[in-house]
Amino acid sequence: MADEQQNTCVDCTQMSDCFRVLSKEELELVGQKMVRLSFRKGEIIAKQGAFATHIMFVKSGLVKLYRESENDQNDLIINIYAADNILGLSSLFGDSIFHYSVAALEDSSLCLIEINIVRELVGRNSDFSVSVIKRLSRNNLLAYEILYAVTHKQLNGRMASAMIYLAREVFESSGFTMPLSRKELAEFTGMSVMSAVRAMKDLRQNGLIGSENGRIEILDMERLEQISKFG
Amino acid sequence: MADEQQNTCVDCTQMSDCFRVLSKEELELVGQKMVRLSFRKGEIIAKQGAFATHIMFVKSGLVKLYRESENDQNDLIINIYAADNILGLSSLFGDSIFHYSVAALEDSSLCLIEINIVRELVGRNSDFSVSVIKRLSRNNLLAYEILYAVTHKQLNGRMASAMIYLAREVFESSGFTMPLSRKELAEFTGMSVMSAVRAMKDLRQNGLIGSENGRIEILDMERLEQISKFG
DNA sequence: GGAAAAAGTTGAGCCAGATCATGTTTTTGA
DNA sequence: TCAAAAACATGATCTGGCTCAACTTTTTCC
Repeated sequence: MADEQQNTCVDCTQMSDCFRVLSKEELELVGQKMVRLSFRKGEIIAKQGAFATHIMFVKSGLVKLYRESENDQNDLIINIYAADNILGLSSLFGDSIFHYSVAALEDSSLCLIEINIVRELVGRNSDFSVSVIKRLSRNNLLAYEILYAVTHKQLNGRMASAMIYLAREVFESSGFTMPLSRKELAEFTGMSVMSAVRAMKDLRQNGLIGSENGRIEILDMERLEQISKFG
Repeated sequence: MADEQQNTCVDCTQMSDCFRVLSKEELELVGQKMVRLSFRKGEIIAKQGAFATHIMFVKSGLVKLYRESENDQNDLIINIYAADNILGLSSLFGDSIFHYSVAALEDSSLCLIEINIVRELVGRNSDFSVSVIKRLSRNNLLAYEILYAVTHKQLNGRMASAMIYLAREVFESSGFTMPLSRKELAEFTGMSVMSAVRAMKDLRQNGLIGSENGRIEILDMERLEQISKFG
């Protein structure tokens, strides 16, 4: 964690649509209660159990949101977020404790915004609160989707779903550099590391995805979706 | 589905805290765009894939929110809601399609409120939108909790978690009449019917819960929580 | 009120996926 | 630059939980 810098926000060129609805005055308010931080790959951005004092806007990079395991050291990766996403919204009005951790998957830059100012914005700017509700809703439906996958699909189907999700939702491209280690891939799909390796091997051998030194290419989306649905 | 009746809302004695923040004028507006319906046990209240034209307030009774399976006939029960809960909020601002079904677990009475008026309320009453955000956040965190349970705990642990959840969150009492069939219990905990039966048998035989003709009693909450955590 | 249907129970066997063991490749850092 | 550590890969074995099968109990509805 380094490279701290105050930011005015008003003249920020890469702000989220969430903040685009704010007035100039409100943006200045945010700027005063905001700090921009750089995180190296692997660094923890928010710790499960800690006080939720801020929300996190991903300015650049890639982060994972995950739940830590109380027994073993197998976490559960709930979601992957690229730039332009906001994390921590589900802790806005609850017990003010993070019920998940967030860590950088690659070198990332985030804006941490004090939670009080965000609460205030929800109160005074209805466009902003609509935006918050939209994001929470999306996360909700996605969680249901994953829950269904984990309970009803088997290994290859879950891995296929994960590949499709990464391509479509995270990278918005049929090819991408795999940001997850095998262990993380296992934690994302709810299987053991060995099973994750085998599932990836299967998809590759059947010509569904290409995989060369860390670069993933979706080769046959149609069949991949078939497996994702019925595997 | 029967017993349709228009309702003024203004003089409703059992409204949700969500609506308590509305002005008299806003409540009248809701009343005009609302209809109260009775559902018999088993009846479907909202159908996955249908247009989301309304949100649902549970006035009395008990309902399940579940995802239908595309292949077999094993659904996934995501949550159980007693009176005073609102369902359908995660479809407020998305593609306007229900991504889940809702059905009555026992005879229930619900107020169906047009989604447009709810959207409008979010826009003009910030206390209302805070209330919506709170509910969405709770659902979010709960989904993460369940996701963790399904991937990291085994049969008895998941069943113990389900019993604790029903007692604490749904019925707010250590004793309750089991509203779920064995099949539904299996769909709620992500296991087969036979495994659900065995898990319940296990909990009963070990003196953790009492179970006589449909009545569940939590006998040893401490040990039950142990199993829920490490089982 | 009684037959048919649905729900619940229990044991036996099987299989998907976890674990174990072992070797290879890549990354890290002194 | 090179050795130690971490990540990756793969075959062998084991097991938790699913499926199958057979039976009992409860509910449904003519």
